[in-house]
Amino acid sequence: MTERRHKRVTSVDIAKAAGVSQSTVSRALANDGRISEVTRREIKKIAARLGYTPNEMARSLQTRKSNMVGVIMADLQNPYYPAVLETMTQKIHAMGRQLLLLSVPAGLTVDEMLPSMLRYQVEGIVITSAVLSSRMHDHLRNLNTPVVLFNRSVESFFINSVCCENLVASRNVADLLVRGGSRRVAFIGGHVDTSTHRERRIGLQEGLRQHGLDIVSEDVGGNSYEGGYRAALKLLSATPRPDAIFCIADVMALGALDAARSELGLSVPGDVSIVGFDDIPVAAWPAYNLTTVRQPSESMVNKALSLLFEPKGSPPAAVRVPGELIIRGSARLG
Amino acid sequence: MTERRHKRVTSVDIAKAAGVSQSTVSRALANDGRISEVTRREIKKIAARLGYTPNEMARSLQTRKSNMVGVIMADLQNPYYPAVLETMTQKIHAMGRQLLLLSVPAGLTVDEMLPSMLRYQVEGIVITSAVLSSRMHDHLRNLNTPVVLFNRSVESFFINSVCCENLVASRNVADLLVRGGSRRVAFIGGHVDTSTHRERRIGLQEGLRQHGLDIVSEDVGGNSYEGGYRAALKLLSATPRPDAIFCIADVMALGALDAARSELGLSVPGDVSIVGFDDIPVAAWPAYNLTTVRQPSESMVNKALSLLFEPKGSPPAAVRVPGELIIRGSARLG
DNA sequence: CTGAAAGCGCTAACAG
DNA sequence: CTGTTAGCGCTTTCAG
Repeated sequence: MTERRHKRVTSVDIAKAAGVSQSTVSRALANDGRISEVTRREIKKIAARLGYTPNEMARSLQTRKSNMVGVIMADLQNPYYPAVLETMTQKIHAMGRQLLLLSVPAGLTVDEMLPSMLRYQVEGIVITSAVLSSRMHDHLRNLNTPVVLFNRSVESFFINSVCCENLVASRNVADLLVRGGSRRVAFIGGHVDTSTHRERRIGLQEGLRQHGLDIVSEDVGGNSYEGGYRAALKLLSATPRPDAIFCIADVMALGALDAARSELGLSVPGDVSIVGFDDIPVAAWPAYNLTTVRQPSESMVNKALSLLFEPKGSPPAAVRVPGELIIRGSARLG
Repeated sequence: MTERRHKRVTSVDIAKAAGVSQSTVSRALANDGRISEVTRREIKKIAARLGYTPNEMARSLQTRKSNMVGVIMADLQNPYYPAVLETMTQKIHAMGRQLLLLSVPAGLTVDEMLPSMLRYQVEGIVITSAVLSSRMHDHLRNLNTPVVLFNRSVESFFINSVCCENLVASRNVADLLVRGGSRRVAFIGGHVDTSTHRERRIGLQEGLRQHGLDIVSEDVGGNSYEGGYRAALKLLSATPRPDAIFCIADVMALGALDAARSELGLSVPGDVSIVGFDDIPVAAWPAYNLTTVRQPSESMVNKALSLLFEPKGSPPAAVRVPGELIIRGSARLG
């Protein structure tokens, strides 16, 4: 055993073992230019032999750069987000950074979670499915910590965000539905105070109005399966019954689909067309075969991270990526 | 605006503003006992006014305690894990700690990911669905960093782990199947070199042997929907056809179910019973209504975290939590 | 090319 | 109860 127990080996230990100064060790390991190849190699060898692990805390303290990025997820239970999180961790790791994760428990707000991250000097923060008070936003500006909102946009003040082209995509859904023969289109939203809810609702409405129609009834399902199920049950019990439902999240659409089929004995899309949003994996499975709008999570993550690490002083951007209509079997076609 | 831009406020700034020494500030903020209530209150007020955020890097460097725990997830795409991760983040946050997340990309091993976490002086590491080389394990012992394996066990050396009672649970599945009239039971595993695969396979086999039966055919599905689908297709094409399939992960069972129903036109459970493991949310949805074994993720997370923070020197433990058979509609009953 | 020395922001003795 | 001092382990001038 070459390592001593309970005492981590530091650059000083290496310096001693190599008979050089500690700063030389630091330079050698940092691949600093002005150092002889021999010394460097020797030092690296010793470091490896001693099982040296650089202390990033010390490094960060000195360089004022933690190399950590904070990620706050409000809705990990929504099957759309695991994939987002997975690509985030991998990209962040590939950039040589670490990811500090926080998930917002029901009843708490992002504002309350943020300070604990800030203590760790994160270099940037991405917030998914949630927003920030403008007070907190100001605070972050002072700290010079960039933020980007993922899947939420805010109009009241300038802040980075990356979202799907919700308006366009939802208008396309309206077109699809109407072309498929639907005339009584209902809407199941998530939470009324979110931008995704508002934008997708407006998009649908605008699209319908182009055809002289409007949303006939609506409800919210809180972006959960159960919520979608309940909302669909309610909307589909009305007379006359809607002949289509647009849900702003696949997971709600699946709930709606099950409510229609299993509980009400309706045929989908025969009696009612159902369209979702996200294109989560389950949507493609034959038991559901859900027509939906795909949100390109990978490219959204890429945009989000590059926004985060843009040169300081860049003006905040509201990036929009197009959503792709994925035609499957849950909506009638023209 | 009370805060200066681009320069974070430190305890020294507060000390100056309050006309006390920096260590007094430190004590006041740490709620150290021997300090007058007046000073403390005054200092806290100033800290709040200046928008002070303690620098955890500096703190950690001094105390040699980072308050961060590392979590390595190998299989975030498996719908069982998001819930696990969510409860982990929340518990860890509730303990006043932070969670450093790493996900293992295909082709990489945990061994390769670990060093980057270690630099951050994590206090402990939870590894889900993956194992550790014994070399790495030794290294962690030297660093005195506790590890716990979540959903994987290892027999070759002593290490903390928390798993489901795989053997018992799988034996119960065998009983259920046989009582339901099945005689030709097939098995779909994940990866042959994992403990969950082996244990659940043996459990099933033992259970069947009690009834004078054995596993009639088997395949692996890599713990993915597509893998389960393909494996089921293959197994169900044999003559004579299996009359039951036990899948070691719900997500594969759902694939198997769709393969049986949608592609082969079989009735489940009429022609073939299908049982999964995990009890992910989708399993309960009417379109699948999957009979399965519930892994109690919350209590598993609790055990894992308490194992991690057990007093130093406690002997490693292999915690087993019971799995609960959830009877739904995808397996025939006696 | 290498060493000495300062210091990042904090905690923790040690004095008083 | 409070101030002084000495580091934690590293990077980074500044000399040489």
